[in-house]
Amino acid sequence: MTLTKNTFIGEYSYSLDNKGRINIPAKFRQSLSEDNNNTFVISRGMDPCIYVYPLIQWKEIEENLRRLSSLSSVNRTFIRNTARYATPSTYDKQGRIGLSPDLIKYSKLDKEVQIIGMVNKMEIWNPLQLIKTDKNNINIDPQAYDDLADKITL
Amino acid sequence: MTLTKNTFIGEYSYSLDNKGRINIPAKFRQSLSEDNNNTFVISRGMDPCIYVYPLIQWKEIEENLRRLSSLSSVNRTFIRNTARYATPSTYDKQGRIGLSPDLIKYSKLDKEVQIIGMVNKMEIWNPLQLIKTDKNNINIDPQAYDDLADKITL
DNA sequence: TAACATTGTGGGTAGTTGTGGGTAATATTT
DNA sequence: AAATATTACCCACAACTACCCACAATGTTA
Repeated sequence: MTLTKNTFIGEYSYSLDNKGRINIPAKFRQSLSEDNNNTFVISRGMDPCIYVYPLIQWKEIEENLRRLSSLSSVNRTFIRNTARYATPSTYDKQGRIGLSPDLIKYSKLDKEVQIIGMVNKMEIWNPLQLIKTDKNNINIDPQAYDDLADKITL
Repeated sequence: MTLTKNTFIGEYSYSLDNKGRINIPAKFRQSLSEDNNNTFVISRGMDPCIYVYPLIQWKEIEENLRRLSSLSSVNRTFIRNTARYATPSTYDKQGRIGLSPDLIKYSKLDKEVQIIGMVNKMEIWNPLQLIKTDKNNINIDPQAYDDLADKITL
């Protein structure tokens, strides 16, 4: 059963091969709408992980960046930091995408890899980094969490 | 896979040869639409780097400059500084463009060179200058940066 | 339960890409 | 006009990447 298009939930374990390739879960591939041309845009995450956007999702981000005037130095910095680590990547006939050495280094990926559905995108993690990040987040500000609870119904 | 035409993202390392030539990333060349005639307009950046616009994109900038009244001295200065350093440059069969000694000096380029996709244009940097600029930008107004981040969902 | 399809993983091969340098055409200076 | 510098065009090659085939494990269907 396919849910809403271009939407990803769930967690999967895969392995990074020695050519730097990683499989995209079949369910996630099936969720992609046709106009994505089997293509994702991969980039550095805010956490030590890799973000994987469906192409059309990324295009929206791009449109917003395009509207920012380069006369402002804040804008230039924002565009640079957002665009510079992003690369389009089409998956091969086996359903894999290639990760650049830079991204692998940034997210400290080893052979074992975890892919997490994040609704509008997915995240690729080294499981050990994920545990570490989870631990840090236990000490999150409870007030901030409550504020969120007001905005969303679970 | 080709993304939106005349759009550039990602970061690449290249080397400036002793003839002052530099390679344009293959992905960026493929992104160029036909009506650009394999031509870019290169100019001084706002930061200590070189801007490289697709010809089509530059023509839009020219149109905008044309609309600015020369009655205002701010406008005159802006138009002068934008126009005076710009040169069209077609890439050769190997995909390289030549940089003028003036531009190389302005951006303090050495052999090692970094090219960054900035959505509607690209930037050519000396990696050391880029690091320096990044460091300065840490002191950027965080409020302004957050305001931006609010407008764009990453 | 047997036949078949799908999925995740490994690896070989051919074409592409980045880089260096030679040679000819053009421009600039003397 | 000759000498020199500058630019454009071409060839060569190593490194890398995209594409293809293979296969084992798992899931699905008859």
